[in-house]
Amino acid sequence: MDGGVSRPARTSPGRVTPDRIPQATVARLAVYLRVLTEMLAEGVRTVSSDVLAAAAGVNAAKLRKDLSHIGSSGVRGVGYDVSRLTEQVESVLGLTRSHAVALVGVGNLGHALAGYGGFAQRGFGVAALFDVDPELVGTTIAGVEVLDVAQIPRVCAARGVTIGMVATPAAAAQQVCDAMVGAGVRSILNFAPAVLSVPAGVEVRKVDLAVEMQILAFHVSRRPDGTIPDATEKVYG
Amino acid sequence: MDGGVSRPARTSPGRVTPDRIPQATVARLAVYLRVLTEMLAEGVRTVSSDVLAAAAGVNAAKLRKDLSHIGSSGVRGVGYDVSRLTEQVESVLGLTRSHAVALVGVGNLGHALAGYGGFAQRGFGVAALFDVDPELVGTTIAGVEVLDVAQIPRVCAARGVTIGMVATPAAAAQQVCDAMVGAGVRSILNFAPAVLSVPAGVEVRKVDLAVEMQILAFHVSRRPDGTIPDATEKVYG
DNA sequence: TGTTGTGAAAACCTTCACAGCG
DNA sequence: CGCTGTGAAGGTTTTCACAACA
Repeated sequence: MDGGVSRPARTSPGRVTPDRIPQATVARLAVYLRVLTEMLAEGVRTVSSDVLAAAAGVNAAKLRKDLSHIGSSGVRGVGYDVSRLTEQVESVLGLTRSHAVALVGVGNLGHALAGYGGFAQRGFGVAALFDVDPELVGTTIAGVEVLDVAQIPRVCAARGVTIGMVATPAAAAQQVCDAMVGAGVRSILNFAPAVLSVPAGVEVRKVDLAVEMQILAFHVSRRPDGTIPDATEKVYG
Repeated sequence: MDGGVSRPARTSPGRVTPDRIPQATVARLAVYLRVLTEMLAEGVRTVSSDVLAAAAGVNAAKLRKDLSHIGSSGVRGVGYDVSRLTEQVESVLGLTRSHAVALVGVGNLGHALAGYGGFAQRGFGVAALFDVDPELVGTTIAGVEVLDVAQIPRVCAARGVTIGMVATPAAAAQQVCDAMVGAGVRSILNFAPAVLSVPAGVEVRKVDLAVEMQILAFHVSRRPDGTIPDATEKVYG
């Protein structure tokens, strides 16, 4: 994608397909962005794929291929302009606009999520909080009032919520999800240990602590002794 | 694998390799386990791959292949014995033993994690809590005393911690990680927005809220209108 | 019959290695 | 010279489709 026309590919005659970006790449772009932001704050102007890849914990060739998908333009023999690349990644991830987030379930975990500072930082404003518990409804968390779940359809639609977070018990998750989808929410982050079924066109991602722990448990039990499978140093995001 | 010897493959002459289980499969086994547990509680005795797959939000063929990796034994024309399969999956995931977990950083998120009930439920006991903040050190959360991070090496080793959770700010994460690895911890769940570098043989998994949100943002911005890319109903874990 | 287990094909992702350019 | 961008190779994961079997 070297210098010429930046977004070549299309698939069907009327619809421009901006060179489909692989799922795996999208997930890593978010990681690169964090590293780039840090570098920018430190005053770094230019970075090579080697250095950026190391900081992000990935292979350099993979990073270059990822960037090639977003039509990046590094300079051979030099590297990437940190500032320019940051903007490109932000643009691709849709972070140039802000996103109104609704969080349902302000119990243990939900409360922590509502108070998490990293949100507003990146243009994700907590636009609404919901719960069923009458004890919690009416209270204020991080400056936002907790509303009754019955208000989900009305409030999500009114406040233009684009991303919903489900932090309810498993039993309530599907119902809450349906309410949000009905209100036009198209992207949901699910913390409840339940499978959500949604109509096509709605994106669900899941964060499941129990699953993560069990994957780690698997690896623990594979190495009862102190065997070291490989001698190279590994880096993880 | 049908009926005969259950774990055939080996690779090197002295070391039995129990038929390497793909990463992707391990992650899904944890999901199947949750569904199986629910079914067991409901008194379901037998389940087909179709039904189990639907409940877990995956393709039936994929589920069968996953189960084939753990040497499962369903009955043709009937399905899987829920109770037996549950035990098999638990065994493969290493959940027959309990795991001592240490959590470092009991701020906003860490506090919520410490109080999260789903832990003990599955044999993950919170064996130790740590923080730097003198205000927090000495307090008790969910029945466990918060200790100073300086105690990490001694206490983790003494209490036989096998899984560590890092819920500190990014700047402290690597240091905390090093301390745990030094104490013999081989599996780490990282909530801090930082890349951890660890010696080979240590497994790190990462949960990053900001990354998840940005992936969703990407999908939001790909669908500014109400286009529905595909007509089939989708199910997500 | 109904359902599993599994080869084979397809899709997807990663890594290598180097031409090409600044 | 150093570094990017990428074709090609290699690996992993998903899906298909059907033989085998209770």
